[in-house]
Amino acid sequence: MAELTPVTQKFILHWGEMGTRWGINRTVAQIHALLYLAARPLHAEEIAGALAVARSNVSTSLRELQGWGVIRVVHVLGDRRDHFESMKEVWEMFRIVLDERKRREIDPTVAVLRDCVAEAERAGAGEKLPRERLSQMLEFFETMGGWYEQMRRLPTPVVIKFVKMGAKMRKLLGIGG
Amino acid sequence: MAELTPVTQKFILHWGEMGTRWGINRTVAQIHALLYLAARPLHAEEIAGALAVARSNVSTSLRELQGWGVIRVVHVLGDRRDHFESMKEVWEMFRIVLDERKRREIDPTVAVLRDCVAEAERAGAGEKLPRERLSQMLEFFETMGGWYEQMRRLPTPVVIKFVKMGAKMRKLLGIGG
DNA sequence: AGGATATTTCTGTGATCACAGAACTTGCCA
DNA sequence: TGGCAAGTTCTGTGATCACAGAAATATCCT
Repeated sequence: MAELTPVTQKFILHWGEMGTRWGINRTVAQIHALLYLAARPLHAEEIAGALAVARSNVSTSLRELQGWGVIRVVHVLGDRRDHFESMKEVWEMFRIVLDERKRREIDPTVAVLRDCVAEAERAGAGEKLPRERLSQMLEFFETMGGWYEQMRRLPTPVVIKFVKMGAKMRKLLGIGG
Repeated sequence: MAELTPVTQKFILHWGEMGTRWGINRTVAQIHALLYLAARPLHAEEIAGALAVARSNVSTSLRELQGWGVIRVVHVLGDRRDHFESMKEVWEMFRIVLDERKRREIDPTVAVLRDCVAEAERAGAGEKLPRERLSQMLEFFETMGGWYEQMRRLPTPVVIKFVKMGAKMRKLLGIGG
């Protein structure tokens, strides 16, 4: 890996910063950014060199990125080191991240909410108010989850078209902004 | 504030946990959960007691929640203490949180991406590949941002109807799942 | 003005997280 | 089967974050 250009550096630093804001380890996000911009798959040593972090750190971060499903191992002929490349399709990439966050965080939240509502029902009148509030929140998550499940099944180009249609839909529904 | 019921406790603990996963301080998220379920506005002392945290901690957390715009101060006649209540409209509440995150994180990201693309253009052929990749990401954020801007202007009931229509839209567009 | 209560800001400590370097494991090749 | 390179896991340290308690400030009431 050659020295990083200023543009690449700027993006990597910002992406790392954004990561931390969304609960992603900074190094993990930086490696992701690096691989996203890299012209070819990189091996651990190159990544460690480019970002000036320890190889052990790179190793665990790569594993985590694989867990998210946004990078993958590739092999180069005549080189037994693992090389890594990021997905390049941005829409697809974010879909995967959303899927994963839904699975890890939203689905468990829905489960907890269902539990809470059920328990509140058993508890009777004393829990009426919390039960209603929790039901409202549960309904929100379920509705959004259902919508997302539909969207995520559409082929990416359709979703893109869909999103770009956004402005028109407003008129379509006859609602003034 | 009376002792928390098991249901309330469960939700508060989970909400706190979710907070940390999304870059929100645990206590902040817990207070939010508590106020969301509370039958009436609570003052700092009650909150501190219910969650068993220091009042100073409550003070700063309440300030942060006000910064997000999801709680507000109310006053009770004959009591000079500040009381706090959470928004109760779930859809509205999440819209506010999304607005805020967009403002704090997405908009700056778009700005950085624009910078990077511009700089890459100036740099010429050497930066062709990163420029293309960054442009793709920029376009993604801009498209999604534009879509969101439209959606957020719609009255909440319309958005709800919209989201619930999700499944039908698929057929409407003539796409099989 | 003085005292009581409410609230915020400051400060030190404890907990958690991030990470480098070392130790260890795996797999290939001679 | 010994040796080397790649990769992973372990361990200790430093940095960051969260938070309690203290100190300071503000507000109201008499």
